[in-house]
Amino acid sequence: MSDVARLAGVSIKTVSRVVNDEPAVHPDTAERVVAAIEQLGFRRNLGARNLRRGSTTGTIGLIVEDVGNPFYSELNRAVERIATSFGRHVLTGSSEENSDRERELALEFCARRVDGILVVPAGMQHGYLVPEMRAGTPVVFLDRPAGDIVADTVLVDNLGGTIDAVTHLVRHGHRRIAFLGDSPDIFTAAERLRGFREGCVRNGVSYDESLVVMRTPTPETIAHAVATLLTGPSAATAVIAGNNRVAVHLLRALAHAEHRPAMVSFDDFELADLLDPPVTVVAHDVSALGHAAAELLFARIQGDQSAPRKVVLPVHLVARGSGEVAP
Amino acid sequence: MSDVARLAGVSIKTVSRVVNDEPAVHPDTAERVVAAIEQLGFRRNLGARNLRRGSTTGTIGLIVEDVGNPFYSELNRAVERIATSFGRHVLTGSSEENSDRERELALEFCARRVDGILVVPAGMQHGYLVPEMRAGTPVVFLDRPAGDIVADTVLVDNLGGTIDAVTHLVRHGHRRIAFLGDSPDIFTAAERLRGFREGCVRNGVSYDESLVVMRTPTPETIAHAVATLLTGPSAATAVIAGNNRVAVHLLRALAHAEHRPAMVSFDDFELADLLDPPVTVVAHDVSALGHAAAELLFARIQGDQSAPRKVVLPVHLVARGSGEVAP
DNA sequence: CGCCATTATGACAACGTTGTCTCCTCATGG
DNA sequence: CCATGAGGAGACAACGTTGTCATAATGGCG
Repeated sequence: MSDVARLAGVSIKTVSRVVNDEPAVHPDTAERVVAAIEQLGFRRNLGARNLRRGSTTGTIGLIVEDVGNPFYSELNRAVERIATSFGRHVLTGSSEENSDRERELALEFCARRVDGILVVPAGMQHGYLVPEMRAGTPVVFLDRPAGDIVADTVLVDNLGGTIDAVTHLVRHGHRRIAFLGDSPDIFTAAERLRGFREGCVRNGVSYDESLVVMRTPTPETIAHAVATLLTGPSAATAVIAGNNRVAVHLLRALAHAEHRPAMVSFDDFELADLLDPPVTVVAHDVSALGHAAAELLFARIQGDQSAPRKVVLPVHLVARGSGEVAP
Repeated sequence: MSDVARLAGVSIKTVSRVVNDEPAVHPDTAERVVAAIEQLGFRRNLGARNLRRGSTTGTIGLIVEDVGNPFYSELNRAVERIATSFGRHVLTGSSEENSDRERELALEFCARRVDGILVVPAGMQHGYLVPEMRAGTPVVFLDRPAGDIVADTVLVDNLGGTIDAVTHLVRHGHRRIAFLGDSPDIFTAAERLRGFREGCVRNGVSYDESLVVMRTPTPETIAHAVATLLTGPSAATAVIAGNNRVAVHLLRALAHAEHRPAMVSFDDFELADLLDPPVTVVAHDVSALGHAAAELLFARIQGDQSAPRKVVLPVHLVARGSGEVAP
C-alpha cells in the first residue's frame, strides 16, 4: 500500500480511502491512485484489514467425515449456498471419523477466527469447544449430536425412519429381517439400530440379534455379512442397509446372487431408482439438513442468543420395489 | 494475550514464547502462563501471527464448478489429502460454471493470501490472474486449461478417450452413433466432441452432425435428445454420454424405453457396474487428477520456478456390457 | 572477589490495514 | 474583509502477534 501511495504521490491513508470507496477523495487523486494500484497489481491484505477492523474473517468452518462422500458433498454444497448468501466462504475439513482430527480441525479453525463452525462430530467429547463457544464462536452440530455439551443441533429422524423401514417390510410379509449398520460408535448408526429394534417390537416381530451386523462398511465386511445372514436355508428374507455406503456395498455383494432379498436403504442415493429392482429407501433431504444448520449458524453469528435449539428433520420412505419383494 | 500476561504476571512476549514453545522460559513461569491460558480460554490469533511473520496463511483455494457434484467432491477430497500432508487447509468455492463468479472467488482467495489456487476454470479469460501470479500466488488449472495465459495445467485425455469410445462401439457393429455432450463452451465437452468426430473419421464412420446434441444436461434437454435421436426408425443404435451428468440423465430418460441402445459414458460413476446392463465407461482417475494438480501446486509453493507444465493423464475404457449391445 | 557466559525476561518496533483527529485550502455570506 | 464551513488530505495509533535487542539475575571460574 505504501508503494502505491508513493507512486501516486499521496499518503497511504488516501490509498486506503480509495480502495474502500470512502467519499472525500478528489476524483483526480483517486484516478492517480487507481492507476498506481493497477500498475503495481496491488491487492489489499484482508488479514490485516480484519485484524485492524476487528471485523469477522468472513469464513465459516465445516467439518465432516469425508468431503468426498456424496452425502457430505451435498451437505457441503447446501452450506456453501447459504454461506455465499451471507457473503461468507467455507473452510472444509474431513475428520475421517477420527475424533482427534475433528478436534484439531475445529481448534485450527477457531485460531483462524472463523465466524462459526458446523460440525458433523466424529467423537463424543466436545468439552474442548466450550471455551471457544464462550469466546463467541458459534458451533452447530449436524447429522449427529454433540457428545457431552449442550449446543445447537440439527438431526434427521433416524429412529422414526428405521421404524418405518421395518414396518414397510413387515407389511410385505417379512418376518426375518437383517440389519446391516455402520459402526455402533456412530450416533446415526446406533440410533437406526435402536429404530430397528423398536420397529421389530412394534410390529410384533422378534428382534433377533444374530441378524444384526454393525461394522464399518467395506466390501469385505459386507460380503461377509451377506454370506452369514443372507445365504442358506435360514437366511433373512429382507435386509435394511443402515446408510448409503452399506447399501452400495450390499448391492455389489448381491450382484451375482441368484436371488436378491427385499431391501430398504436408509439414505437415498443416486441411481437407486434405476437399479433392478429399484431400491426402496428412507430418504431425507440432505440439502435441507445443510440449509437448516447453516441458517441456524448465521442466526447465531448475527447475535441470536436464545437457548440452544434441537431440530429434527423428517424422513420419508420412498417405495420403489425392492422392499415389496415377497418373502 | 495481554490478559494472559497480566494474569500470569509476565510480559506478553513471555506468553508468546510459551505458546510458541520457544526455549529459555523458566518451567515455573511457563506453568503459570499455561494455567492463565487455560483459565481464560486463550487461543492465539493466527491472522495476526501470519501478518507479523509474513509467513503463509496455510490455506489453499480450490475453485470447482460445484462442490456437490460427486466428480468434484472426489477431486476436493484428493486435494484435501495432499494439502493436509503439507499442513494446509482448503478453502473451497463453487463457480457454478460462471466466469464472473470464478474470478470473484479467485481474487477473494488472493486477497486472503492463500498460498496457492487450484482452479477448474469456468471462463476462458484468465488475464486477471496474471498480477496475482506475478505477485507470487501460484495457480494450477485442472480438468480444463486456462483460457488465455500460460500456466500449469493438469488434464485428462479427453480426445483419446472419446476416440476409444467410438472405436469400441464401431467394433461392436455400430455405424449410427449419437453424441450427447455438455455445453460446447466447456473445454472438456468441446474436446470430447472433437474426439467423437476424430473417432468417426478414424473408424470410417461418417460423422453426422444431426446425431450430436451439446447442451447443459438437465432431465428436459436429455429427454428431448432421446426423443429426437434415439427413437424411431432412423434412431442411432448407440450413444456416447459426454460426462457423468449426461449419463445419469440419459439412463433415467431411457429407463422406461423398451430398448436401451448401446452406450458408453465418459466419466465413471458409482453403481454404473450394477445397472442392467452395466454401463461401459471411459474411466479416469479423478483422485489422480486432484493429486497431480495439488502436488504441482505445492511444488510451486515451495519455490519450483521451472517452466509451466502441462500434464495429461491417461484414461481407459472399462467394458461392462452396455457398449457391447448389438446394433 | 570480580568478570564473563548463560539464562530468563521485558521493551519496543513492525507486519498491512483503518479509525480518529487535525490541518490546510478555498468558497460563501454578511 | 473576516468568520464559517465544507472538502480534501495526512499524521498517528491501534488491531494481535513475533523478531530484535537490551537488561537483569544467576553461576562458574580464575
